[in-house]
Amino acid sequence: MTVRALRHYDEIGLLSAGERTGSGHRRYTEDDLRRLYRVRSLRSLGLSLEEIAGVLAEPAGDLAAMRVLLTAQLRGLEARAVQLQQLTRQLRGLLARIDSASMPDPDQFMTTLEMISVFETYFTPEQREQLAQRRTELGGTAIEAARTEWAGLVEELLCHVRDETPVDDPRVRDLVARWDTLGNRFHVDGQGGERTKTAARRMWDDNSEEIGPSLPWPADRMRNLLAYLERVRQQLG
Amino acid sequence: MTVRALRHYDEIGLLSAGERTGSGHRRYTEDDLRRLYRVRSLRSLGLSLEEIAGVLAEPAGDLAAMRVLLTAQLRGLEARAVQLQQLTRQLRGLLARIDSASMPDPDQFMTTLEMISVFETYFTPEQREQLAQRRTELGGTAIEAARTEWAGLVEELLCHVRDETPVDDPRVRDLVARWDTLGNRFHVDGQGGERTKTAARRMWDDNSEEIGPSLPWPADRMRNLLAYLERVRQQLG
DNA sequence: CTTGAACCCGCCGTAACGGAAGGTCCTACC
DNA sequence: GGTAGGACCTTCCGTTACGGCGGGTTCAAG
Repeated sequence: MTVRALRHYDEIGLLSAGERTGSGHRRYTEDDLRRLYRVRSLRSLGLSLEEIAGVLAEPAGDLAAMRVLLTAQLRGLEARAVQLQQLTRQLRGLLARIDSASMPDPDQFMTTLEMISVFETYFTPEQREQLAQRRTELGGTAIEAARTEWAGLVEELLCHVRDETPVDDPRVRDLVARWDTLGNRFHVDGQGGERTKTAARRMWDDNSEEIGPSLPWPADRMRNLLAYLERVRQQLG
Repeated sequence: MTVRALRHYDEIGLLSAGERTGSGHRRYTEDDLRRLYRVRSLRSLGLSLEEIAGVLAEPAGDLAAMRVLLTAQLRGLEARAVQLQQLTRQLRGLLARIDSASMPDPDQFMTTLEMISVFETYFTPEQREQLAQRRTELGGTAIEAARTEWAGLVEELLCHVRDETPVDDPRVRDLVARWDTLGNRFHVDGQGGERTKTAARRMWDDNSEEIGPSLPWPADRMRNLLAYLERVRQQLG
């Protein structure tokens, strides 16, 4: 407890010293001290100063109001615990990939980072949950291998996009076949009554329908890549 | 992603639009978009914008620096997970006590809140960890009963302090005996080479040695209570 | 009587943006 | 070709729970 915090509580009217000495120094009474104890304990439970002021303003000890607040607080904590677990899982996976010899290439790792962002943007939390469940089913090593393969495929395909490799080139056909094989393992349900889509297909749709009009640039890189994929698929029939 | 966030990244120099139109509108290039994806994914991993600027400033993809950052992040998450669990336990305990019929009295609940604050102030985290371990050993219901009894004892004793009940009164002797019996179940080790102390004894010492001089008021309520306890104990011999 | 510590007040800063005010620009429609 | 409505621009203020600094006053001990 710092004296600065006491001054802050005074400023916002949460806890003012009951008396002042002749020279202006704050003199806290016993009641102030008890109020301070309550404030501190409620803060240690994670309530905001505003919420604390609310419950302490009630006529001496409204347990009903307190119960509502603490219940909400508990729910919030549980939600954060879930997020925290997911984050921990993700961090562990990334670190394992950095440490393993399978990811010595910084560029590939950066591509992975970009894909993480794309995933979080274009999939709903439910779909990501579904994907997470699929991941646990497939096992850690399998999914890590798939991720690495995917990042590699993205890099290779982008080279072909840049070089304008014709879509009937056997190398490209092979790459796209591997892309689809990989993607088919990660079907997710679309929103509402939509048909099941692969990850790539859903990214493509959302890319053209949502990102396109709302920002002045088209998401060129991904758009080009996915359009290229489409053309190759049409060639494949 | 809001346009406001993009402007913020521009302001702090994390991500500026590569070009501007003649009228001053920001035009983001493909490279800007890739950088944005990296920024977003690193932020979703919990890194601060400053840290992100740091790793992205390195010559294209320094995996070693990234590894250090992500490892630190993981450690932080694990620490927060522990705190979060403790908080959840505490909140559940309090809510159970509000809901149970054993705590219908708002005043007693407020006293409990004050005691929480005192505990967190006067015990080191290690000691509180020790107490938590003791709690798990004793089981949930036993410890809840003890807490309720303790809050009741505090209230009753404070009445006697206020009324200046003589220390050889049988009612007071009985209360203090119960206090000590309760307290003896919660011995904690003192700091450094100190002898083992009971919770009450340690509170008393810290109360007079630390709180007293640093604040203009003595912690009257607790001091009076504990001094009274001491006097009764001396009477008991 | 001095001196060092503790207090007073007021102001600025934090992280990562959100929001409003007031003005410019772009595009679609009539 | 004018206009309407949306999207964009800059600048400034606000958020949480305090921390820190500067300049001035007060207090208790030696």
